[in-house]
Amino acid sequence: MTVMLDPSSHSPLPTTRLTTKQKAVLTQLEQLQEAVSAQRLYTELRQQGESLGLATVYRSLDLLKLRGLVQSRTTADGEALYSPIQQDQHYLTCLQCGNSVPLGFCPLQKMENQLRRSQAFTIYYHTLEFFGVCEPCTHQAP
Amino acid sequence: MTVMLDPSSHSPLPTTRLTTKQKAVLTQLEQLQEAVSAQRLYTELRQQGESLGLATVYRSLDLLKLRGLVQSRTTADGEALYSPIQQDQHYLTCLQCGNSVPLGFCPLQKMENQLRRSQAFTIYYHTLEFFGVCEPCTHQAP
DNA sequence: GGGTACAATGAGAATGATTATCGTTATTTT
DNA sequence: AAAATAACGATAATCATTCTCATTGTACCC
Repeated sequence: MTVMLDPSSHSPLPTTRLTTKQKAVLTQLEQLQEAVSAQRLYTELRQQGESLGLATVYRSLDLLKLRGLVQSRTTADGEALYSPIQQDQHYLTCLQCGNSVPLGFCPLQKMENQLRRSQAFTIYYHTLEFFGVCEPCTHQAP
Repeated sequence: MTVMLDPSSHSPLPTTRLTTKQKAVLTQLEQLQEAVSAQRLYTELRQQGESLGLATVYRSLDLLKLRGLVQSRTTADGEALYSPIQQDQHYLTCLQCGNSVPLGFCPLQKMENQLRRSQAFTIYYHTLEFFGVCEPCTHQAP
């Protein structure tokens, strides 16, 4: 999967160099308020009349991740959920029922900048997820 | 980051109640220094003469997670890696080459306790992972 | 304008980790 | 010890993701 990085800098590229289909994937993702799977993106884009294949959706998402425009997290059953990168959204996930509730804030906001400087590694984004048991589930036998 | 729940409440059971095979899975996991896949655990246990099936490894890991004894993170290619819960180990993962290097510390150590109190959710553990481009990869055209 | 090189795409096959099934074997309860 | 229940193993099924490869699109050069 090709990359096409801007040789002049080490930072994510502008969206300008994206193909039509890649842009379609990105804008669809931006319109949704929640993180979604590749499969669902595919279905929705088709319903809207876009003509593209499932492989292209995956390829586009990989590319967009590489460019730092999209991030993903993985659900308990191994499905990757994608979202535009700007939303610094984290979750509390119940090990028992599997539900995730979003955390209203990011406990790492300040720290990431320090980290950026201290590591020889260009950080694009992070994922953070808390696991445990949610309130309803604590009241019922496992 | 551990949990050690009060046995009088609706909490995970002590390791005492684990079956032989479940214990085998747990102790094998504790002996390894790195996070490993279920498949690898299975292979290694068989090599050591343990007689158990792959399905049992998965079932045991699920159970151990539910009890707060084991945690997992998911690699970029969708494989779950398991580790005993006490090690608060996070990673810097390169989007380009896929390599992960462990971060030497946890930026959340202090915060998690505050969080515990502020949420109606029993936190067992968290996963934190940074994504970006590693030093070597920034120097080569993709 | 035509040609060449290479990137992007689609359809479907292949992969591979995880789950489900189901008959069997332990383990607990009575 | 029988009955009830939980754990187990082997293997089939599932399903998200990746691979293959033939085709199409695009950029660049002559």
